[in-house]
Amino acid sequence: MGNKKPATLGWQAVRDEALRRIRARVWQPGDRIPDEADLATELGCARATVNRALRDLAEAGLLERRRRGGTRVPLTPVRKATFSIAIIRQDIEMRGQMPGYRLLSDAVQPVPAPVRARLGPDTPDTMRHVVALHLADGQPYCLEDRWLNPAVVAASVGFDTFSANEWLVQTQSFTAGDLSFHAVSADSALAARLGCEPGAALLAVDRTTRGDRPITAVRLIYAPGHRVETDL
Amino acid sequence: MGNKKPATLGWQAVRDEALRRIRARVWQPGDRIPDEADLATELGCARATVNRALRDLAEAGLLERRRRGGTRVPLTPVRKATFSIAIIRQDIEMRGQMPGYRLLSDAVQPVPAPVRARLGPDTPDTMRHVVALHLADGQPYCLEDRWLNPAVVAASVGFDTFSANEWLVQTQSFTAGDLSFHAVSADSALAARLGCEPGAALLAVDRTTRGDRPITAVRLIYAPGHRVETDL
DNA sequence: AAGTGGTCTAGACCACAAA
DNA sequence: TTGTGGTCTAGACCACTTG
Repeated sequence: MGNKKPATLGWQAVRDEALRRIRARVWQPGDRIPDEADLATELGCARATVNRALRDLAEAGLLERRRRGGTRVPLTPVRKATFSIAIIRQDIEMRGQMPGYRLLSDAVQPVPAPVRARLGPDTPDTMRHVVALHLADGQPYCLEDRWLNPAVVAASVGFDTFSANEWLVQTQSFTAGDLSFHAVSADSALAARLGCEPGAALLAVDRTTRGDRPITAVRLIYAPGHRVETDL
Repeated sequence: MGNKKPATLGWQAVRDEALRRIRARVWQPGDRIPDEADLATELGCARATVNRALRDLAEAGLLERRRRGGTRVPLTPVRKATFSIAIIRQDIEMRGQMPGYRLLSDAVQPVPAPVRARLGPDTPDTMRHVVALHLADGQPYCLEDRWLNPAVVAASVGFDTFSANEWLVQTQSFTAGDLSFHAVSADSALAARLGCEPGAALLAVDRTTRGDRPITAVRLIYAPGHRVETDL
């Protein structure tokens, strides 16, 4: 008999089998796939195991599940990429380089409109504006330009020797936020701080963090050539 | 009795309670938290429910779990950001714009070293090189510069009217890949194609895809000002 | 109204790593 | 060795949503 032994030894095996059927077009895009109960019977395991497997595939975007509607293979699978957001100092250490930090400015200032737009309507009129440079092996690595809600960060907390990055991650909880990548061209001030040519293309990451109220908005601008990478 | 009613109605409630304890420093960074079994008893639910909740938090980077080692609150929580990788045409449609597509070139060419490096050592010497422009409301949106393994894509498949992007996502399976963001400066050729000033800073996304063998490497270069966004 | 996924339970066994 | 998370099971009830 040419039958494969199901060898269903776990939910991963069930997931792999389902993945095989999707890729082999046994289950075609748009198709409804069998019930969890049917699959459990067919594969010789409990329904909970099938559920675990299919839920995993759904989280990865390879299946769409709806109550009563059943499970379907999406016409256009949506892949998901996950990035780890670590402390900058750790990033540098993981590259095998020596981290450094230099505070450039720290003052309470009126919040520019774009920052206010990112943080939401309940943003204070003035916030604490901290600009700092991160170094890797003594070379500029990234410029941190941050706005902090004074109602959240006591003015007594100084960021002379360590990044607000680290303070926040260990002190503040948050429930919401967003993150975006874009490219910026180095103006002369930026070029001077990062030690690159004016006009160089730089990768920028914007991040905002909110709890009950706005906490912080930060823009990280990396030295030329920097990449943010992930596996799929 | 001042005891809170646990009201443990599901694993989400357990997760929220755990989250509350983390944020309230009831469980401090570095601490080991109670057993699943103990928590189950305390919260009045089954261990599987606690497991589900803690696994969820661990996936989000807010807990670290190890067999025999127990569950701990990490000293430095690692936030994870997830991006959806959709078909470019869908991206444009979701922005409420009219998608367009123009094939610029399609030829078998020697593979440049950087592309080979990204795809792995078993990369063919020559691959199919497809360059196309995506349009949004008639304006350049992004340039797609793609290398395809001829052993995977029949030469008879033409990309005159639709992007290789769409063909691949619906036809090819893959098991591994990676993705990275960086910034590039527009040279004159790029500027002409994207209709921007030479020297403009552009966001670029590199993606590679492998199955048993290399499948494709693509670089997407977006028009100026483009952002890739996600919620946290 | 009825079918399907979502979840809970109680108990069990296993795999791994720390003591 | 032993404690802890990882997972499976069989059955049950519930929630959502589609017909």
